[in-house]
Amino acid sequence: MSEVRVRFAPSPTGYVHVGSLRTALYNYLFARHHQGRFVLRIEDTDQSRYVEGAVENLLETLRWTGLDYDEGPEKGGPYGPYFQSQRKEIYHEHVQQLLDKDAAYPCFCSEETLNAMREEQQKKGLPVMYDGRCRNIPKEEALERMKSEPHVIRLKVPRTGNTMVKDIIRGDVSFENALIDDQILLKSDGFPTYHLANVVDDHLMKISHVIRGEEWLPSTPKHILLYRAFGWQEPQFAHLPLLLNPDRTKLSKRQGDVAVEDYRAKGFLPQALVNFVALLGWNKGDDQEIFSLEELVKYFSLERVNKAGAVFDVHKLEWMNGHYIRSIAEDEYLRIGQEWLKKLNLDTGDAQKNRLILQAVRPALNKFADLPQKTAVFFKDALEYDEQAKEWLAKPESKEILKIMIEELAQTDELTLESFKTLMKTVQKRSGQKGKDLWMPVRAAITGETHGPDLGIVLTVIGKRKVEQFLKQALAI
RNA sequence: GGCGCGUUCGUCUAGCGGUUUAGGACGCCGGCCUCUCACGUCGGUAACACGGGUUCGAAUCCCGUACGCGCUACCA
Repeated sequence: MSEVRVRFAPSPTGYVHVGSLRTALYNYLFARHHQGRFVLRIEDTDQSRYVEGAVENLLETLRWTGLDYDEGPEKGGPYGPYFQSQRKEIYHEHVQQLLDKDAAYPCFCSEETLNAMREEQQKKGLPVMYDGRCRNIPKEEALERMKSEPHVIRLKVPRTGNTMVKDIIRGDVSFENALIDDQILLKSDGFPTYHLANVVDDHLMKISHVIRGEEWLPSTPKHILLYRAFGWQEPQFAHLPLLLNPDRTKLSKRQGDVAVEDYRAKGFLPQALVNFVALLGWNKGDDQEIFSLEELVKYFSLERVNKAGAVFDVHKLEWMNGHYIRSIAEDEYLRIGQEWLKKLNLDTGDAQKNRLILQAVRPALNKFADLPQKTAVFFKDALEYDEQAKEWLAKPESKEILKIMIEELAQTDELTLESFKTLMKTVQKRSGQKGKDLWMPVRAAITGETHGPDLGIVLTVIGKRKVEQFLKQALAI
């Protein structure tokens, strides 16, 4: 294989769709696996869709996921500029080439004309496509009218024959030329359409493999025809299966979070998101499911990409994120957790206590946004008891334990993990209770619940004063 | 409507003609661990869309049907 060059070519819509992330990831993995180049190109040819800050957001999101590119915005490269909005002259030159070769033609049809035409076709049950009425305007006349009339440039698609798309994932897919529209290449505002800009840039940027979503498969024959019209060698194509909503429609907003930023904001780790999304349509071929980016690079191949769409299952993502929360280095976990405590107003102001809270909650944490709920026991001022807690506290043996605890607590300076341990030993001896019978009354009294994180940590964080208060309160009910 | 793609447990998937009583993961259910929950661990639950072929033999190859999805813009 000659040099592998692939690209991720998003249009800056304001956020990064998880489907885009998957496309970017596969391109990245393919490039790195083959020691090729990964190019980032911004497809901002639609002025009406311009969104303030979208590019910055895109770059930041890419940075967060760790998918670094070799050429593109802020980095430059030999085939720039990497913003299509800055390449207008290039497209114009190329359109001129097509015009000169008689491979394209100006179309002067108005929106009304086109709408009427489509309605007519619909009514007659004909395929809805441009009927080519501007195709046969004599060249002289067309040239003259171009000077004064608004127009678009269309590709002259052959009326007969077939165009074959050789797809790495799907095999050969054949399209009948007669059913391919005379695609608009240049809009009346002078901007290129996706089709033109994409083909011209992919060629000029020496892209060897076009890896993109399945929604592009139907327009690929148009692209191939364009390459041929220019006299260019076409790249290889690989169309990725779609990411789906639970109802199996194309993954979209409305049915949950689709933006990478949403998942970041909820406290998902980039490693988990990347790992999860990598498995949506690809697998190594054995039972391995947990992969670092490096491992993905090592094992990835387009041959092992699936054909069928994949439902984005947030449940499994949460599980995987929990797995990563538990498996990253402890200091990294504490660092990230600390940031989240601050952000969520859960910072105790005591670094030691923050650390204890984070450690206590780690086994149960699937994403950092769950911190308020998972750490609630540490921050209660008034206690409410659930049914099971009440049952425990109603027992005479429990009351006895609480009384002893209050007495012993009075002789303890401050609660620490160690002093709590010895305290409980003493309570055990004096009360004669052990195991569940010893611990549950304490848990119920201090948390109002019969489940939760390690009691030693809970009491240590809550502190002697509050523990005493809760014990007395529990005794009173 | 037309064109295209797809179809293995609820979900992500393994399987590329016999090694399959169809394997793994999430979820769910149960055991163990444990003061409890969670984690971890062990076990269970659950699928080849349908109908024809081809073949000694098909989840695997071919054809058809059904269903789903995508595209059909001067959006990408």
